[in-house]
Amino acid sequence: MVHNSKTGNGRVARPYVPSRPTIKDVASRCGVHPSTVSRALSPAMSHLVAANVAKRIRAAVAALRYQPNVTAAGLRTGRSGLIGVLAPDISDPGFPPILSGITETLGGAGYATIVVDVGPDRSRQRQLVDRLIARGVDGLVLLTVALNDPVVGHCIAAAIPVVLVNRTDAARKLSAVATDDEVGMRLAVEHLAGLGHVSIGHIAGPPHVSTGVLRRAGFEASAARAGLKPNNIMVETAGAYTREEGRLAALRLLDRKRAPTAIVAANDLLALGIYDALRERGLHCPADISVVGHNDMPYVDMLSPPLTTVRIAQRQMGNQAARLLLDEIADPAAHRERVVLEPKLIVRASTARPKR
Amino acid sequence: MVHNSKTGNGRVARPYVPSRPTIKDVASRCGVHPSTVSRALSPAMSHLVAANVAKRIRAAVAALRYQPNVTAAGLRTGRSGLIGVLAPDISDPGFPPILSGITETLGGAGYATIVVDVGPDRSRQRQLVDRLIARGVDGLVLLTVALNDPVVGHCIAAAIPVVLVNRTDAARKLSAVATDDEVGMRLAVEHLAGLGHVSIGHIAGPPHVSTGVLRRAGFEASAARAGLKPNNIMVETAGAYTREEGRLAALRLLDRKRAPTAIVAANDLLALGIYDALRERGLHCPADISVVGHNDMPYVDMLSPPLTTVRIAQRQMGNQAARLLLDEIADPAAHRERVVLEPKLIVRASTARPKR
DNA sequence: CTGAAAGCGCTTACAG
DNA sequence: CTGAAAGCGCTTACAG
Repeated sequence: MVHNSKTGNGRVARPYVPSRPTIKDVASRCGVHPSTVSRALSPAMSHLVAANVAKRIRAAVAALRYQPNVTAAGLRTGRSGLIGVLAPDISDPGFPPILSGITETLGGAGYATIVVDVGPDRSRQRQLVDRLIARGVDGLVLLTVALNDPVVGHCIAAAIPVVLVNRTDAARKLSAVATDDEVGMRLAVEHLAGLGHVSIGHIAGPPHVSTGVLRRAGFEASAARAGLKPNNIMVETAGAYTREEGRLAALRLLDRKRAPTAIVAANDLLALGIYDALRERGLHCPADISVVGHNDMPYVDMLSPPLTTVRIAQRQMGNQAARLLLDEIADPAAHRERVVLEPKLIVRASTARPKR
Repeated sequence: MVHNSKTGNGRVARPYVPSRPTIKDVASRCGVHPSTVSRALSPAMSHLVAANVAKRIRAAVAALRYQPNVTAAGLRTGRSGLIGVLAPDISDPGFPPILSGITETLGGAGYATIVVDVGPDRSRQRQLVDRLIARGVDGLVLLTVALNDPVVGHCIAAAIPVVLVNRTDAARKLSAVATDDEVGMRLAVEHLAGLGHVSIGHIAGPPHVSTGVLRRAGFEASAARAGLKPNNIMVETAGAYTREEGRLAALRLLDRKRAPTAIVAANDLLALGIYDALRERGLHCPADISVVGHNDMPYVDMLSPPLTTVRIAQRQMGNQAARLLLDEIADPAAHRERVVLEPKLIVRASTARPKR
């Protein structure tokens, strides 16, 4: 390939590219020292440079379309302006609004966001965190943390600002933003109880993640408080937050001798699986069984029937996480903080009075 | 706040943090020069260092848990190992699988991905590209490009490797990966014609994006080829790929004197809007009107009725985009390439024979 | 208010 | 095969 031929000096020949102007170019154009340019361009230092000099510098910057090399500055200052976001599964429909909230707030503060998909193998998490640290990220947002996750200790040892989203670490050593899982489940259970259901099932999320145990606890407490008999409070645990696991768990619930008349899922994906299971058993929702989801992920209002679910403020969760992280970067010694967002019940058509 | 008190030297006091080891630490521990460590750790240069020395170095690296500072290396080599991804709307359900494909392939090659949400204001795009370039990204993946988008010329001027995803630039000056829009529409139209529909509407995407015009052209050509009379080929254009725009356009179609018996939407979000419009008019799908979507976004199989749609290989699109970009980075002088992926019709329950 | 110097942590010609 | 030096583009004490 002729385009790829090497030149005598051993480098790949390529079309001449005007390399980006540097601070030196700006300086020589203005007849000042590069450090003066640097000062003029730094909000914290610009008060040190004469107004007319600063003006000339700004003009040269504009003329040359100079943009500071963030990487070089970062090497010097030790700050990269990069934040790493670790997601358990980018394809999860709950992720985009959270990410959007994160990048919105972070972008506003001049930070860029590196997104990493951990994938199903959670053990890679630590390695990925290390890789991010090697890139010099100034902070981390983790959407992946399990209860008693070793990555927590790892981050603390690395002394890097971290905030957890939609997850909590058992030791509560890191800042976190989450929805109020207890309230969410209470809303769901009270709605169902109000409709007349006296026998309610729950499909719990995995026990190693905080939402799994917190929502389960919230469900059980609310059901008891609503006066359900212990025998009429049934829980099946899903191995993961997936539609298929939801289906399997729902089948287990439906096949019990005295199946519940309503099921509360720990999240909407699980609820989707309940719909699958119902169809499989020839059961109708809400005529035979009421279903409540959790999260209000996009388009569940389009399902058949439209899903009654607990809406959580995902974008806001992202915003708050970014805010917390920014605070921690600004003052690493500040207290860890937890932000708890209020969920809201969205009643649609998947819930109704029980038959009997 | 006592934790935030300043010390005499004017710097914020913070707990002692063992700073990351550098190449110097490794070198001095091994009694060699830093450059030797660098060589030992570089796949391209390691053949230059003696086996036993290399071994000692590797041991020291492991003992110190040394990780090269990617930023510093980047400053020297001019490569950051960072790729920027510009998305029109992170919350679009079509985005996650594409992003996932991109990060998967890029991550495998040692690159990290910076995700930027352009948001509704497309004019920011250029500025965001500049910001990414200032960060030294080695390449760009653009999911946002409009036909005749000035950002294309901008990227070419900046001589930065770019690949377009699911979009095409009018001048075709950049590499791109897209689905075969013409085939997709043909699949949809032939399916409907085969069912007996002789009057078919299309809700086209915005005319400033390639999929908008390509799919529309594909629709019109296929409809004509299927023998539909010109009067029975109806098109309404949506101002954006949103559910609401889909609803509005569908209403316009339904309110025509001779409304079609089937509608093909340029994407699934638009199809969701058709469902809304149908409900509003008291019409049933597929009894009164058949609907075909495009993209097969997550969970449209759960809609009521489950949506017949054209499935496009989104994750693969992301993989291929990353591959193309990697190729272009490796050889910037190589030809621009276009990858066209084959779509597939997924027949579900939103299509049926027409009533009459 | 400004210049000159040092240095962030690497990599890579240049010698030997 | 290895060391010493230079330099990537910045920022920031240090002088003046």
